[in-house]
This record gives sequence, structure tokens and C-alpha cells, in this order.
Amino acid sequence: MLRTHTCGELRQSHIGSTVSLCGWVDTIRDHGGVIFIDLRDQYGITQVVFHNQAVMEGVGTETVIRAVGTVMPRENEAVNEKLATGSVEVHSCAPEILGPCKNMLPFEIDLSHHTREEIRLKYRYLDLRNEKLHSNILMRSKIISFLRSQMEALGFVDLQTPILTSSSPEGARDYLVPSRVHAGEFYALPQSPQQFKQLLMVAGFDKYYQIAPCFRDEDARGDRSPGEFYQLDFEMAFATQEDIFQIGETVLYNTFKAFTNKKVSPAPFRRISFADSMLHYGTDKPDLRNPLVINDLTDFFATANFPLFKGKAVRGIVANCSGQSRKFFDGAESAAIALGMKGLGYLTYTEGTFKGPIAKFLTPDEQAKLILEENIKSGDTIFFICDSKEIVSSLAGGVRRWLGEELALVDHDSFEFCYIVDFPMYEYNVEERKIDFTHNPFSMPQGGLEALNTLDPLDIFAYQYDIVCNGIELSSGAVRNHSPEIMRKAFEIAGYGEEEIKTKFGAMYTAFQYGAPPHAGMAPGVDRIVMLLCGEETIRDVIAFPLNGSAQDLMMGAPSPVTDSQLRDAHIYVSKI
RNA sequence: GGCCCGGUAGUUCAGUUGGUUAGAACGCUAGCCUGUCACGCUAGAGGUCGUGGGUUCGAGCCCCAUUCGGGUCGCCA
Repeated sequence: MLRTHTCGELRQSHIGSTVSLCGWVDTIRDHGGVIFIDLRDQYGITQVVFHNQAVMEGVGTETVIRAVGTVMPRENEAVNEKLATGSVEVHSCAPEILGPCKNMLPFEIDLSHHTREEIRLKYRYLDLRNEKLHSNILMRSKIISFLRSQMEALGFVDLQTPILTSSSPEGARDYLVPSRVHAGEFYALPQSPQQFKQLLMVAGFDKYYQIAPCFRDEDARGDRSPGEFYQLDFEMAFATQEDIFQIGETVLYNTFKAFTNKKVSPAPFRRISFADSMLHYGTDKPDLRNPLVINDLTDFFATANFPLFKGKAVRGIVANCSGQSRKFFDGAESAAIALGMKGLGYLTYTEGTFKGPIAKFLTPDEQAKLILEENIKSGDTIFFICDSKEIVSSLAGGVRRWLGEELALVDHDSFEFCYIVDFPMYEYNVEERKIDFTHNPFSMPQGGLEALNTLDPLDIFAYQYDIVCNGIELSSGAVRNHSPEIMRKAFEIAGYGEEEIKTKFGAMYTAFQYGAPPHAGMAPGVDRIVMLLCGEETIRDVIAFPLNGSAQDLMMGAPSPVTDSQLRDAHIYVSKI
């Protein structure tokens, strides 16, 4: 037996017993006649004491050693309150080296988060020894386990779908895998199990879920891995949008509640229409921790005698800025300019009057109307965002974010969930001068075939929804279009014929002609859930072996060249330059 | 692909108007130390200033090109 106890295990009850500990040397404190080692493993740290400098030969930090010795008490001031094992220590004659360590590490383990990512990723196994990162990965495991147990408890069954599948022509760029057997043909890695899970519904599997790997060849972001990521993918037969919402908010609320002490907005999550979200928060990913709300002042300024805003889209944000310095307002203007605005108009309301250059353009009646409609109180400032209707929302959203942070209105100790609903089914593509699907062609239009036949396509909503938490899109989902007839019509409006459907989604389109149940689902992103719960800013800090921003594995050296013979097998012929 | 920021010791950084031998902290090595727990003290090693060119009497610093990172927009049905 290599070890009798872990490094987090020993307590006063073990005093007097002979134990064997194994682990990494965390720190060495050499006092000449007495040497202290903090021995570390996944479970904790135990102080081991040696009394002979000579036995320390070859033992440096991060060396893996085994120490056999006696558990001794630590008296009074020798007790280390910071360690769970701090009331005892192990007295050992000599360490046994199990895994020597080069005496110059590429970076210090406990300071790895200060080290540039390129080096951390190359020596990822060292970085993963860092306490925070290590605990993130353990937390990820626990969260995934918890998600599974909840899904199972709700009657969902875990089913695997293929990794080698066919390329789907829409959406993100595919990762292609050349076929050896079929020269010139390719598999693709799935961007999501979308079509397979829908086919499982047709096959009569009632409730499906999977912690599904998804592959997309798109560039990275702080909250988006390049290459691959995981989703809690699920789908239900005979489900309405509301059925899915209840599953989603139950599972996410329970999960967040189980893994954080911060406030979590309870189910039912707020339902906000896409249009309202764009208007009042300036984004389809609202951060509801920020209490500020954007209002539409376009109509107000349409009649007011202020030439700069007349005939344009205008938004207003009311915030209490009493006590704010000139520097704050200058900062607000700089932020607005950084967003691409020409400036930032505002009026401050104190002692019954508006102050600010715009005030003189508004009649007393108009001022009174503004105060009433925007519920302006003494000490409030109303900021105006004015631009074309295409971009005014996102500009207002940027100003809202800035004000929320600068005025410290964002509650960083809470998770605020909402559903964004009623996404438009179609949008107008200005460049190609045609109508396009806004999201994906799998969603059921609200109102079904009748809506497609009678309404202006741009007025039709889809049963398409997102879950957003603290400004981060955690999930999207939809009630699927399971009707070949509605599908044909939906594609026709976007300018595609039946042939197009058969080419792109042949298996599913055919399957739907053999008795398809209505079905719906969603797929919350596992990495983002873990990132939020670990309080991390980048998704790489919750993935054991992430790719870097350029989709490379710096540790394994992927992607990499392969041999000519491998290329021949794959029927790939690269011209040598 | 566009834009912004960066690359100086193993790591994180400083480096003045272009001027003698490029510094600090941590880490590493050696020595001293029997109660530390981020131990302490003393000494030491460690640099092609990302790469290539240019300007100059002289370049870490200025100019051009290039490369590698990070962020962001595009992209992400």
C-alpha cells in the first residue's frame, strides 16, 4: 500500500498512529535542524516534518514523494488554523521520491493565473494543479453529475448520437473528416445533435437528453470555446413551449441553487419578448442584475421642437445620478463616443427644473409630460440616445451597461434568469433583398400554416426561445416544425423549394412523413453554466484541456501535419510549394 | 478577414529626451538557521530586449516589414 491516508484526512484522533502520505511538495521551509514540508494532494495539505537536511536531497517543490511517519499533535501557537489538518503533523525520517521534478517550473503553480495563457496551456497539467483551477474542474464534474440526476429524475433517458455524421449546409462552419473508403467524400462532426434528437422523437423516444459534444469551426470569444463545447441537450415529445420552459427553469434553478450561495432568481423565470428585450435592454441578452430600463422617446420627440432628435429614433434612460461629479458625466459621454455615438445628451432634474442644453428646447408642458411619463424624480438624470432605428437599440444597450456598472447598480451577488421569447420567424436580408429565416428553419411558426398563409412573414413569430442569465446566453431552443406541409410553406417563403429541404434535411423531412409527434427542446451550454457558477471570466478556466483562441492545443500540438501515407489514405493530395 | 493592445531574466513587470555594465519582485542555486506555515538572513547564477531590415557616432526606446499572443467586430442556423 502506497498510502494509508490522504493529505486532507488526518485529525487529532489519528495522533500516535503510523501513517503513509503521498503527494506533491507544495512548499519547503528549511530551518536547518528541522524541515517543514507542506504535502499536497487533491484532498488537502498536511505538514510533514523532517529532522535531517541530508534526506532532502533531490526534493524540491512539486516533487512527488511518499512520507511514512507518526502523527504528532501541534501545540497551541503551532496549530495552523488555515489547514483542516492544522492541528497535527507527521514526523518522518525521510521522504521517498516517487516522481522527481525538474527544479525550474515554467511558472509558479499558485500564481499561474498571472502567467500568460500560452505557457499555461502548454503545461496545462501543471496549471491544473492550481487550487482554483483544480476545484473548477471538480466542480464541473459535480455539476454535470447533478444535471444528469435531475434529467433522469424527470424521466429523461440518456441517448448517444453519432460523432461522425453528415455535413449540414447551414449554420456554423463544419469540421470535416475525410472518408478513406469513399474517396473525395467527407463526414462532419455534429454542430449539435439537432437532427438526431428530432429523429429520436419520431422513433418514439419520449424524453431524450445527453451531455452532448458539439463542434463548430468558428472563432473564439471569452465565453465561447473554439472548436468544441458541451450542451445539456434535451428534447420532449408532445411538448409545448411552456412544458419545455418548466423543465428548463426547474433544472437550472435547482442546479444554480445547489452550487452557489448567491441569490438565484426563482422559477418561473421572467418571459421577455424579443421586441421588448431589444427596446428596454438594448440587446437580446439582457443582464437583469442591472435595474436600468430603456424607454422609447421617438414619439415624444416627433412632436417636440428639438431639431437634432426630430424624425429619428430616440431612447431614454433614467438613472439617479445625484452627487455624481463632472468627471462622471464626461465619462458617460466618452463611453457613448466609444460606442460609436456622436455624443450623449442628458437632462438632470433638480429642485423642480431640468438642467442641460436640451432643456430650453422643451416647453413647460413637454417637460411636465416627460417627468410624468418617465417617472422622473428629483436627482434623476435622463440620458438620450438618438440614431437610426436600426442601431439605436444596441447603442442604448451599451449606455445602459455603462451606467449600470459606473453607478454600481449591478448586483454581482445574484443570478438573474429570463426567457427571451417571440423571436421573429423571418427577417429581411437587405444585401440579398430577400426574406431569410432569422434563426433556424426547424422552428414552428406561431400560428402554424394559417399564419404562414395569411400574415406578412416579417410579422410572424417563431416558437423559438433563449435562456439568458446575467447577460449571457445559456441556451436556445424551440418548438420544432414537425409538419412536412408547414415546412414546405415555411421554406417557400424564404425562397426555397421542396428539393432544397430534401437536400439539406432529407432524413428528417422524410421521417416527418411517417408519423411525427409534436416535439420541442432546448440545449443549455454546460461550459457556460460551469463558468457562471465558478465565477470565471473565461470559459477556458472551466475546461480541463481547452484550445487557445486560435483553436490550437498548445500542449498536444494540434492541429499538426500528418504523414503522406495518412493523406493518401484520406485521398488528400496537397501540392508542395 | 478588419480594428485595438501587447512580446524585455524561468514567471510577472519597470526601463526617463536615443547615451556608460538593461533593473525589481517572485522563482532557482549555494551557505547559515530546531518550530515554520508566503519562514528568515547572506551571497550567486540567470538576458540574441519576438524576428528581420532601416535611421543614427550610438537603438530595449525612433521608422518599416514580419511573426506570435490577448481582446473585440465579422462569424457563431
